[in-house]
Amino acid sequence: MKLSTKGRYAVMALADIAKFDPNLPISLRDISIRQGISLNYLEQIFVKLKKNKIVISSRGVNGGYLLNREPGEIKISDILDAVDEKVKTIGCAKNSKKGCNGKSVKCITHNLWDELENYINIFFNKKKLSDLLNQNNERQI
Amino acid sequence: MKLSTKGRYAVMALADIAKFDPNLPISLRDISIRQGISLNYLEQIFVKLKKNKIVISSRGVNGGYLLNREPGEIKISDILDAVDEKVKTIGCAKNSKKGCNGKSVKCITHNLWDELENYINIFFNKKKLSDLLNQNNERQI
DNA sequence: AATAAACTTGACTAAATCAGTCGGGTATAT
DNA sequence: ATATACCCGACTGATTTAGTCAAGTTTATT
Repeated sequence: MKLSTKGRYAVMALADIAKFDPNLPISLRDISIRQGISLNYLEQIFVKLKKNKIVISSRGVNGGYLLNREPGEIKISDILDAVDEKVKTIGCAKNSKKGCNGKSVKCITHNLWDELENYINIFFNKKKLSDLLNQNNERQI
Repeated sequence: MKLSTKGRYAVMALADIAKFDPNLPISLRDISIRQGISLNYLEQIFVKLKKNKIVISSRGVNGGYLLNREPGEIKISDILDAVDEKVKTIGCAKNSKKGCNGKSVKCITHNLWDELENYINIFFNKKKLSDLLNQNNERQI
């Protein structure tokens, strides 16, 4: 089980934006250079972030992206949802009548993975983008 | 982020074994039928479970696998570790001097993923195989 | 001793996902 | 005008997943 780069990059990029003046559009080009993420890949990610109203774009010279809400109002789960980074612990449909193995009842481990999913979602719901800033324990990019 | 079937099947299969007499070897063939998992695939999984001393095998007719410890003594994390289902939230090396982007310092989200990893591991360390049995809230296979 | 059940081992593979790249747009501040 | 920056869809190589396939070896039972 591992996180894909898409979700990770999305959080990194947004944290990068959050470090600057809220009214200053940050270009993907700058983020790309600072965070070491391919520009083209960032574009893909930001299409989704924009669609989900996490960011606002402004085009043209000196354009870039702005956060649509304050960092304290943006949950990590909002970001991961936006880029389709779902926490999925089981293959079986959540509310279907059919069971996990195509059989008619739940598999023995069903509740375990359900619990885990909830547990992880609690984590991402609690954490805000603002929590990543001002961590003065170690120097960061 | 999702769990692979290997880890899920391993837990399912062991829970299946745990439901029977601790001294009765359970054949993979039976587990395969009951849990709807390919026999050949189960074999692969059990090689690892055996190597990691989660189960003991007995060959020949009426052979099969036994749990090496009581279900209350087998952590879910033991099982997942055995089948190489690691919880890996970040790509960057954990203790290397080099940072996450090949740069020299930690990326801004590093602590977040580290926290998540610990958080999930706590879950798997707390849960025992025995916790899956006797859940009488719903009928199970 | 023969047999069949069951574990053991290694090689192989189709399909899916990941992590991007590429190439062309369109809008806008200067 | 023009360069900067967002916008968008198609494509691709590498890796992982979720197995299959084939050929063993061991051992309880008849």
